[in-house]
Parts: sequence; structure tokens; C-alpha cells
Amino acid sequence: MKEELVDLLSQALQSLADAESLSLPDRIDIQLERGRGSGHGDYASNLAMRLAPVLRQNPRELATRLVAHLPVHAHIDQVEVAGPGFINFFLTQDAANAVIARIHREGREFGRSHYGRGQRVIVEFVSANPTGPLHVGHGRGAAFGAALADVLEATGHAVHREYYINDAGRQMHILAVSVLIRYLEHRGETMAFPANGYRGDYIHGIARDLEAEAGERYRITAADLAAGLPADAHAGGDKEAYIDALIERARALLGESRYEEILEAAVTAITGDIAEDLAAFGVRYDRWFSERALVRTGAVEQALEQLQAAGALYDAEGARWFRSTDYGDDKDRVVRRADGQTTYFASDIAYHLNKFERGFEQAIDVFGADHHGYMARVRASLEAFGHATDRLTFRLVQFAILYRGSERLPMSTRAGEFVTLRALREEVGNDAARFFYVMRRPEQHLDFDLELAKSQSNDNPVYYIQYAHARVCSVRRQMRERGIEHDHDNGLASVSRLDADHEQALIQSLGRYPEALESAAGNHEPHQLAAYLRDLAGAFHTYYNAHTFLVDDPDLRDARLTLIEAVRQVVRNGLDLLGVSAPDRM
RNA sequence: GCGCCCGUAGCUCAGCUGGAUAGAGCGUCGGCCUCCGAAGCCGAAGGUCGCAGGUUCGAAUCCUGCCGGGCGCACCA
Repeated sequence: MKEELVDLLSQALQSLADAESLSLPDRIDIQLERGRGSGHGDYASNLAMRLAPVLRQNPRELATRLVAHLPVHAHIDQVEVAGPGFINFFLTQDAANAVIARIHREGREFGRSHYGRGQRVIVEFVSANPTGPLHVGHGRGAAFGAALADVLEATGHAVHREYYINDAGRQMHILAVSVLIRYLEHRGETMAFPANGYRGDYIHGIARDLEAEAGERYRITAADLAAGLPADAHAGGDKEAYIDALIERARALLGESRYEEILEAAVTAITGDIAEDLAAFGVRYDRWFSERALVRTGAVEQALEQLQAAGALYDAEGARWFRSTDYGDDKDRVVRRADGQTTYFASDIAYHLNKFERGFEQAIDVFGADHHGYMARVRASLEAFGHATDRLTFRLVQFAILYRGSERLPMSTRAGEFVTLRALREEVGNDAARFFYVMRRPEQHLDFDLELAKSQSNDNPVYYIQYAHARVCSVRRQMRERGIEHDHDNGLASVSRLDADHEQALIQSLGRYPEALESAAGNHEPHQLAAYLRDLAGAFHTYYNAHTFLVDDPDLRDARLTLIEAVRQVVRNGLDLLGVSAPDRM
């Protein structure tokens, strides 16, 4: 409908220009927006106001003459010039009602579009380091990324969901020795735990599994392991130096292959745990992309060579640097350390290059807000490769702060007292968690109140929407109990009976769904969909309270039942994209 | 110090990429179940859109500068 109106306006404009021999600007962007209720029509255009200064004319008069040149259209009931020069379109009731039939015809497909024109887009999200279970902060990235991917897919993008596993580098070694020490403890050795180690309970679990599988295979004595190490932090030393020495010592004592086994076991266990957690949260991926694999295949070296060839690298202070300041970064970045190791950033460069080499036209990175410093440097590297930087979009997801009522819950990873995503899901359920995570703009800090998410009360927005769905189902059950038949075809034929204000408002709301979805996708803002669903549910509940559906008049009754079934369908379609269930009863 | 994000009702937030009287929920106050689920509905009170400039027909929205808050600024990942 929107497109048709744009078309009509441009015809009118042409016709007016011909009649008055006006010289129009080359490009005219005709904008149409939804009238926001109160008497401004279904659609409004500001065309006359935008054109008035260019043509040196009064906007209202211009609008009036434009309207006079508008072709007649069956779906337009009335056109009005209002305010400073808006052209307001009022659609006929038939045109508005047509959406009901369309919803029933398209069912689960209703709202889906080709807006994205099949564009290949890769969405990378969560990508938490495999050093421990996901915590509540990651949960937001998961829910947001999943909803964004689904929304993009629904609007005609070819979406690929990917998790980048940072399974290379120093932190993996810290993980390995953390597991090793717990393992040795279980075997009766005693040794102070490194200040810089991972002390979460899950480390014990991995150590125990390792023990069950391999028995004494990794047994070394604590005394051997501790021999010649510098002082750790609690002994007044440097925790970084200590743990690095510990890693070297462990590798030497165990030998490279046994050491690698421990590391492998630890990474596999944690990655598996993360994957299981996400799957249970309804978050699925097309691929888990390993950083180590990237290093192993030489992709990192290749990327560096390409940068070298482009003259973007230089050596200084014993290390090799990427001249990212040439591309807008604050400072240049090390890609190869003085010890010869490539950095995490070097892998990241190769990884992003790889995304485009795989043929994705758009890459979207969903990052935690604490990673915002990366945007400039990653973008810089792509620019150095000659890729258009607008092909890479970052979405920063702010932290979720947990509350229990008014009490703020502390969260810290290293200390091991963090709240896991799993614990959150168990406490409030997947539906509430998924919805709460995406109901706010991602840039907005999220206050996540556990009590509120759990409460089955009217201040919980998840239930409000789900309840709309359940209520329709309930009406259906009631109908059967009373032995009433719903003649769906008659309902469709009788939609003109839906002339009450509440019904028209509800129909209008239903008609907005495809646009809401498109806007959520286009702006990468799934929360718009959440907000839309709340509005739709609100319009439905209002209608429910104002009118009885199961009336004696069969035409009216069928029409109303057909209408609320359409509501049920749209609520369900929308919730589905957000990963929230649409229960038949609650 | 530099960079990114955020300041909208008492609280938590929308505001659709500049439009016509700034909207929800919670909370407060007052109403609605012999009627399809009250997990609901109706009404009232509550705002200088952080502050100051600028851009233009028009600014919560765009630009600049301040003020306040969060988060980053490693040859860690």
C-alpha cells in the first residue's frame, strides 16, 4: 500500500509539473509515514513541505494543488491537506480489512518479505572466550544476536550465524594449567592455586572427567611443578610472570603432546558446555569457527603477508605493527609480538577477511560493550585490504545488570561468583529471559529484575503478550464447549461488520506488523518487534474487554473470531522470531 | 587525557533514522468480574526531552561545546 501511495504521489507531482510547467529537482525522495492515530489518516506525506522551499511556494497551497492532481484509487477513501502542509491519506475500510484475509492466507509466512533481497549476511554473536560457562552478560548477546538473525532472515536476508571461538593464545594455557592443578589436587598433590588461574567450580568438573578418563596419565608432583617458579602475587610477586612460568614448567614436565591433551580436553569441555547452554536457550548456529584452526591453516600468516604487501605493516621495538592510524584508529596495533607470536588481533584480522572471502556481503558483529575499542582497528584492517567499511557493522550490546527486587547482584568472572546464563534460565525460564534481553535497545543498559521476570503478574511484559495468544485459544475452547461452530469463510466474508473503533484499531495494528518487522531488521533493532507485540497485545486486550466475541449474530461472531484468530497468528509469528513460545494456555 | 555508549514522567524505558498535541509499563489515586481467563480493562495526576548555542519552514531526533553516568584505552585474549 505504501508503495502504491508513493507511486500515486509521484504521478500527481508529474502531472502538476506538466500543467504548471514547474521545473522539479532531479531526485525527489517521496516519504510516507504511518499516521499516528488521532485524525491524521492512515498515511501521511510531507512532500509539499519539502518541495515548497525549492519551488518557492506556499506548502499548503502546493499540497492542495498536488491533491487535485492525484489519480483516483479504489483503496483511498479521502485525502486531506493538514497542518503546515501534510497530505494525509485515509484508506477505505475494505482496504484496511484486507489484511485479515491476508494473514489467514499466509499464516506463519505473514510478515515475511523480500526486503533483504537475498543479501548474504553473517551475524557473529556471543563468541565468548572458552574459559568458562556463559554468564548473564553473554546471555544478552545471545538473545539479541539470535533475534536479529531471525528477523533478518524473515525479511529476506540469507543469514549465516556464527560463533568465533577464541581457542588460541595465552588464556588457553592458563585454562590448561588451572585444570592441571585441580587434577593434581584430586590425585593428592597440594599446591597453591595461581592468583591468575581460573578458579570456577567447572574447572574441578573438567579435572574430574580428565581423571576418570586418563587416571594417572598426567600425574606429576607438585614439588616438581613448583620448582624454580618465581613468586606469585600472594607472595609479593607478579601473577602474570608466575603463571607464564608455570605454563612453561608444565609443558616441559608433561611434554608437548600430553600438555596439549589437557588443553584440548578443557577447551572441548567448555565449548561443548557453551554450545549445549545456547541450544537449550533456543540459540542455534550454522558454524563454530575456531581461531586455532585459522592459525593452523596459515590464514593468519597470509593475512599479515597481504597487509605487508600493501605496506600497512612496519617493525618497531622488536614487534611488528599494523599502521591502523592510517585508517582512523587511535594508535597502531601490534600484530606480531617480539617473541614471534601473532596476536589475537592478527587472528581477528584474518577472521574478518575470511568472512568476506566466503562471499558474505554484510558482516554484523555483535559485541559486548566492553569490546567497543575493537571497532576502529578491525574496520581499519578491512580498509587496508580495500574492503568497503560499510560492509561491516558493529552492534554493541550493553551489560545486563541483575537485580533481585531492588537489590543489585554482584558479578565478577575471575572470582568465580558470577551468575551463569544457565542459572538465570533455570530461575526465570527461557521465555522471560529471551524477551527481557531484547526488549530494550541494545545500547541501553539493561536492568534485569529476576523477581519481575519470574512474576506471573501484570507488570511482566512477557506474560502480557503470551496471554493475548492464550486468550484467543481460550475463546476457541469456550466456543467448542458451547457447541458453537466458527465458519471461517463466512468470517472473512463478513469483515465489513468489524466497524467498532476497537476493531478498526486492532486491524490497523495487525497491518503494521510487516512494517514493524522490516524496521526491526533494517535498523538491527529487534526491540522494535518486542514493542510492536506489546502494542498489539494491548489493542487485543482492550478489544477483549470491550466486546463479546461469542455473540448470537453468526456473521458478526464469525467475523470477530476470524479477527482474533488473525491476532493469534501475528502474536505467534512475532514471538517466534524473538525465541519466545506462544502457549495455548498459561 | 583520548575514544565509544547513555542522560525523555517518581522508577524502568519507547519515540520508527527531522514533522502536526512527546508515548508505554510500573508506582500513586479512583473505577470495572451474576458476562468468552481480572495474568485483563477504563480513568486521573505526573514532562523546560541534562544544559547552552547552532542548522531550517520545523529539532527529543542532526551539528558544536559544556555537565553528569557507564565502559574501554596491553607486545592479554
